[in-house]
Amino acid sequence: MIIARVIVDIASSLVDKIFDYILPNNDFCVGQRVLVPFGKISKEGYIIEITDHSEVDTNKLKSVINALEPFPVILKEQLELAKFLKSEFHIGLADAIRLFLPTEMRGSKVKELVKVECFIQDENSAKLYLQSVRKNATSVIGIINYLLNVGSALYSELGKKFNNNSLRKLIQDKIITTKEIILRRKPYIEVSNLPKKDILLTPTQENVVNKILAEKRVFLLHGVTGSGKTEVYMHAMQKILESGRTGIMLVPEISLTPQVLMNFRSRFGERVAILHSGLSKGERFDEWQRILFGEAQIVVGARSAIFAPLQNIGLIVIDEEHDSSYNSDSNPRYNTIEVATFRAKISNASLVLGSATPSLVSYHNAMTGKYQLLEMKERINKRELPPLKIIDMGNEVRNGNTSVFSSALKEAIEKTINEHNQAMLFINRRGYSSFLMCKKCGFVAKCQDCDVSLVWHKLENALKCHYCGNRYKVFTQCPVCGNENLSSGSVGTEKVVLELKSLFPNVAVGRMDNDTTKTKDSHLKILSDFRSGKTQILVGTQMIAKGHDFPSVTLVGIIDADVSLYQSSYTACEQTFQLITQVAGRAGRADKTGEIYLQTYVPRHYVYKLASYYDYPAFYKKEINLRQTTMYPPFTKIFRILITSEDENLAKDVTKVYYERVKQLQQEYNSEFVYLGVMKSPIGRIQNKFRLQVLMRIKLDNEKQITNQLFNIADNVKQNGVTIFVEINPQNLS
DNA sequence: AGCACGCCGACT
DNA sequence: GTCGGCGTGCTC
Repeated sequence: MIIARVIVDIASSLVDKIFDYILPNNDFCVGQRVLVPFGKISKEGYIIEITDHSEVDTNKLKSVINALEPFPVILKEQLELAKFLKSEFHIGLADAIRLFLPTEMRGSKVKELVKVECFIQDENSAKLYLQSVRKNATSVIGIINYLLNVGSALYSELGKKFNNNSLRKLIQDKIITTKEIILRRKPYIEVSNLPKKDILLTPTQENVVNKILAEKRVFLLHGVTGSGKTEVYMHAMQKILESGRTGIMLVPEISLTPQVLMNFRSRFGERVAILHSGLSKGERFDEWQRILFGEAQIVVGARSAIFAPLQNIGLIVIDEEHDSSYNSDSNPRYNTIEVATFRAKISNASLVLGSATPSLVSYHNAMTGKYQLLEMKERINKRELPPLKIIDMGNEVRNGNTSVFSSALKEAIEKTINEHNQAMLFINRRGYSSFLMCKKCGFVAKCQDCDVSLVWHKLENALKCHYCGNRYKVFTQCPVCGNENLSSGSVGTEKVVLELKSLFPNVAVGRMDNDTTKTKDSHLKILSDFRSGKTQILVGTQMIAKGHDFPSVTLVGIIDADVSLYQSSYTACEQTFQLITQVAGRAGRADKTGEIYLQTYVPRHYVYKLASYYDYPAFYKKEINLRQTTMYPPFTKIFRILITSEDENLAKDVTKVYYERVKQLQQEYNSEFVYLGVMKSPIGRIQNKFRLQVLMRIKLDNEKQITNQLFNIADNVKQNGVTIFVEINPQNLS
């Protein structure tokens, strides 16, 4: 008897087992998608193994109903990846497999774009036919002549161009035959006439490429902004292709701009497949198929492209490896660098992590020899990095300046405008101000479903909750005491724009934040307006910091650098350093020099000082010492068990049970626990769900066992009405 | 995820 | 007496 071991596609840890089925014949293979009876219903499943025996009583076994495709949709390598995801991140096998397949693949409604192609069956009979028809049968004559000329055409196009009835008649008369073909949707600009640039590498770049190709291991490429990392990636990929292998290149979602895609398309043409959230479902499905069938050998995409069905991988690149988007912080949670490291290992491939400001963990791995460090210290245009000026906003206030701009920044903006250059102003907070408060009684508007204050959006005339999206009416007098004297909180993007408009009424200002980029192509519009000079100043959040290259930008202003510094995460300093370096990198990219103004109330903070010298190694040294003495990652692993429920008491009960179980665990591994505590989450309620947490830090010696235990406890104590999230080294504690 | 089994309250 | 509430447990 042939037995298939099947993962049934049901996302629930209770069903996350492997089920055995009898195969009706030999036409099945591992990785194939099949329909199986499951309880009273039938479900999709994936064959992960074919054997001749089963642990289960044979007469309890049911039969596989049928295959959904004649070919496997999951590679053997991906099955290994699924097991890795299960053991490392506690992701169910079915959930893991869902990461590998485009959503169109599930629910058995696969849509290929099928078109009918028409061509002349026999030239001679076609010519005879031509002579037999009436002179005024223009569309019949047209169709035949057209096809005689070009060979073939799509039914739909011929019908449109000439006449549907004539076409149908010609097919009936067997002059024209038809064939169904599968078309691949192409999510990018046609490349036939794109310039094929062949850029010569500098000696430094060449050296780095050679090192990457010489050895199969993990590399950390630390290159300053503008040092030409992208060229290094592309050359290395080219070489990998030439050696007959394939490659994956990951970039943060936000930097997958048309320019980046065009670069890759012009270099690699049809051999590159692109995966990102901007694709339509059909496009994504087709790109996925091109990868699976080996039609594309290079995959460029955001985080989840690491799961692409690519075979024979020789190189994986993760660009901007420090970027937080590589950490999936909603289910399924995984760490892309860890996944990539595993995938590179099982494919015998190299992994290159590239960044101008590597994450502390990666740099630490390079320092301890786990990764090989590669450095590019010079910018391609040989320009020095632009000078960064730290401005003490406390001083401004003492001098009576309560505007969002210091006098120095205001002058710099004025100068930039007069010289017809461009400026980017960065503020990591959207809306007009962070809250609205009554000056008399101290009343602050709060969301009714979340324990947070509401952000005032002046342009929309609303108070908005940034956690659940609720909107409220703005009040002009305090709803509690009736006082009309209200004060606003810290500055947001809207306020910066409004102040600019009142200071410089004739200057066109663009704003880019979550509120202005809701619609599909609004990102591109805002960026292209700025690129073309239609807007002269661009105000924005985080999203203007990444990757964009605007040659005319000579001024960068960081309006309130402290926002990032004071977030409640152990990575706050690291993130601030990275952010400043990145934002600063936007100035003076081409032949113009730039300058950066950083406004802060703590001008002497070491992060600002070291960032102003662009001294990453010094920052690393300082920060890693701090992490070691305070016992934070990479010297420990942080666990946050977040327990949420609409029922506060239920959440409390479950949290208590979890905490007690961890305490038992702590007895067992006493020396491993650096910290263990239970508390309310910093934001105690979001969307009317109460949030409690168990926080702990553990040393790394037995982390594997402890991790498993923590996952097990979560499985054991969970019950209806409560959700338990296990987060490892969370970046964001809210 | 579904669906059945099973043990307690208000109805023809 | 039974219809139905949804808590618990199983599906190869």
